[in-house]
Amino acid sequence: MSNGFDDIPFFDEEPAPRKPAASPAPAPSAPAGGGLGIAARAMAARDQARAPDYLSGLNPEQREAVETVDGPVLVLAGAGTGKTRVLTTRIAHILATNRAYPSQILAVTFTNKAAREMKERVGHLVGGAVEGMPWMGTFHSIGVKLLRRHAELVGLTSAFTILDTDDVVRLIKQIIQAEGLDDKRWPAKQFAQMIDGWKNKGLDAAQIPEGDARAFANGKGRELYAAYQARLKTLNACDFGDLLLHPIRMFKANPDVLKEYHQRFKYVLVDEYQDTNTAQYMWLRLLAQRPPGVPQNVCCVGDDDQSIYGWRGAEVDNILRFEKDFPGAKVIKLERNYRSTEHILGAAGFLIAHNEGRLGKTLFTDRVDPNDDKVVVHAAWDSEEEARAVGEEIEQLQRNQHPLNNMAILVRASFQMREFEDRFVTLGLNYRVIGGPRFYERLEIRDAMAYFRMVCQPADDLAFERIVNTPKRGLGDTTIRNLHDYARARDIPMLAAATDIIETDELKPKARKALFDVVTDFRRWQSLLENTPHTELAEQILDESGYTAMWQNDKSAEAPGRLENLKELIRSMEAFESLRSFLEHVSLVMDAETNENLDAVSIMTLHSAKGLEFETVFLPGWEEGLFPHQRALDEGGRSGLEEERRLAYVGITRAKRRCHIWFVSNRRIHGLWQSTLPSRFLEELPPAHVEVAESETSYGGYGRNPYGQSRFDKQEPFQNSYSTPGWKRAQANKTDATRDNWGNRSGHSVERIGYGESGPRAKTIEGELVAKSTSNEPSRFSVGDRVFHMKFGNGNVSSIEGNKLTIDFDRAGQKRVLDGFVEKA
DNA sequence: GGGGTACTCGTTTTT
DNA sequence: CGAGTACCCC
Repeated sequence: MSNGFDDIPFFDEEPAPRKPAASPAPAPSAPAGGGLGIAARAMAARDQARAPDYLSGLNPEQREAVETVDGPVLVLAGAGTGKTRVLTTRIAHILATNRAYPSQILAVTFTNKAAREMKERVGHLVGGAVEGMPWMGTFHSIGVKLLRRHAELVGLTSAFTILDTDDVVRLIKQIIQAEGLDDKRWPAKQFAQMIDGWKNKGLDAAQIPEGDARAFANGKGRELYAAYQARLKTLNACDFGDLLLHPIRMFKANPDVLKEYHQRFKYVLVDEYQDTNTAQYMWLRLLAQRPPGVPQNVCCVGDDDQSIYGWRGAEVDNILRFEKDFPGAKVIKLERNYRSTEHILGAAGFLIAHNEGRLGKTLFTDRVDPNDDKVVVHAAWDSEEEARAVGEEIEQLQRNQHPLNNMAILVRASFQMREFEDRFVTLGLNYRVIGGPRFYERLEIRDAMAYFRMVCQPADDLAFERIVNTPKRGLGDTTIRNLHDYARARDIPMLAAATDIIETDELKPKARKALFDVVTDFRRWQSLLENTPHTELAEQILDESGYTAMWQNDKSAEAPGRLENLKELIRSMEAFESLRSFLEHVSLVMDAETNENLDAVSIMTLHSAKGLEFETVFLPGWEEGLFPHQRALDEGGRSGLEEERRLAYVGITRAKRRCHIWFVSNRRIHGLWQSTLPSRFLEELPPAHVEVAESETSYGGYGRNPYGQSRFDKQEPFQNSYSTPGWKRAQANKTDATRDNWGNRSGHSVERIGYGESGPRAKTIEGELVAKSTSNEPSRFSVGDRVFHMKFGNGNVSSIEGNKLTIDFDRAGQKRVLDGFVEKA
């Protein structure tokens, strides 16, 4: 796809007044407010010692990444190499050397958790809380901040509402119905995802590809998208995508505003750069690029090997093309790992080397201990036995004084969790599930929030529709539809329509009375908004509306929990100054907190494990079809497989000391039992760092595998296993990436899985960077060496290109192979 | 408006 | 198989 960035206005027209970006004197444009305290403290910290404290303990690469503050920098930080430390120290360094005020640093993360952590750690380094860093946050929260200031430039008012996915789906459903379409044939949820995808790519209705537009509702895709945007505008609302797109539009259309921010942001930092999508990339480029001659003090930190969000729009290309976007960029690799044993790193490194499109890093550690466990692969008969055996392993560790908090089970898909939960409940083993529905996604929280939204923003129709009949007030579908039509016909919000309609004879007396009560309630609450403490008002709203009573009268099992959640909602409100600021916080930031005091095993998906670490990690479900997931293969082709492999890499690298991988022979899928084959990823682990566990239970896999032997059935593991069914089936489905470890462009034609129109991404760029990043490192092989390859057998090295060897194999002929796959014979 | 039944669908998830 | 939804009938 031609990247739609070329229309981003650049700075050619600007005279490039060389602002002293790195000047020691802070620019006078720094806004007042809190920042000075930190700067002052930072300076004090600096003055205390010549070589500042915060720099000691960094390794040379980390230190370089911290101290290279002028000009663009890309830090390729492998798992466990101290990425966050570099980012936070870099900020501290900028502050301590007086290069900028805290308010002149733009620091972007993906999650609120990461932002929070970063604030905390910078605060710790500089001494004290970081109140003066107003521009540290997620893409979305910074987007909101920008939009609230300049809402009118994109046709909103600064009081706009932020809709969550649920609101969006309901809204789209209304639009689909309004178009006279069958909302069952064309599910709103699906269209919401399509819109999300377009917005991730930075496309508005006019820009979406014709094919996409046709793909939905008999070619009405574009029309519906436009209608949706129009509706958002009348509602004065944004979806999550708009929080990025509106600022982009605004900056493009108002270069003077953009310039203002260029002057403000002297330093730009981005975390997890490999996860940025196209819209975020455009946003960043607008803010970070400077006219020629002006230093672009942008620092992106990321790891292409941990890019696991391609399916939701992340573009690894962004990290791969950094040097093109920011000419003269310095690229710093962090490869010294402080987290894991050499076996864990060896296993992970060997696995990930099977990927083609990477910048090429190899993690290493000095911490070598002969007592370290190898990565252990276990077989089980079925998922029940898998859960039982993992449970036993955990209890064993527990008996040896290992806290449960140091253990995690990382699954590919959340349905796998259930089996473990069931087992742990019977064992009485504490566990916590990470992920799941967030606090603010819960029904009762969303209902309560809808009430609050209505009070703060009477025009919020979605909120109105949500709670107008909750609790039940006898306002059924007919009444609502009536009201809806009335409002639409006059182009007024529904609450206003309700106010009008109760003066007419349009409704039946019963409905009229009920609606009258609702309108009166809201009027009263609105009048209290300014002068009543917001927590008090919130409680009052929930009580007087009958919402609390509704749950008190509910005798279902969840009702008490819901009431508890409502209390929690009110409690958490205390930290905010107004109902309004609280609303914003909840829509963007609020998440359920975990009970840190409980010692428990964590259960989560591999995706949510990114960024975490545990002494012991269990990785169940390594079977073809589940991991790599069949759908990733079907829809993503080779790049889909590579993303799955990165996910496996993320999983293994979460482990500090012990990593146990499991696969089963039988798993229930869609209700019926299916025989499964070991994941191809198992075959991609290096024998030197992996051992295969003996059967530890009566149901153990040995001799029971209906597929005959695989290398995992044998006492002597890792013999050549390429005749196993797993391999054969993998062959049948395979892309060239795993086929011979290096794309084998000269080799046979290979059946491709669902390549589709998307095809492999940016091959040239990837290829170029791979070559570049490895060309200056001397190979450990020389031409003429006799080598052995797991699949091709013995051969002689005929030429070397970086880490890629051309080898004449005795039997298999000439192949190109990554040097990680051969050893000296 | 509630309750019961029929039907669909089945990776990963942040904001 | 089983959760979630949609729809229908009382």
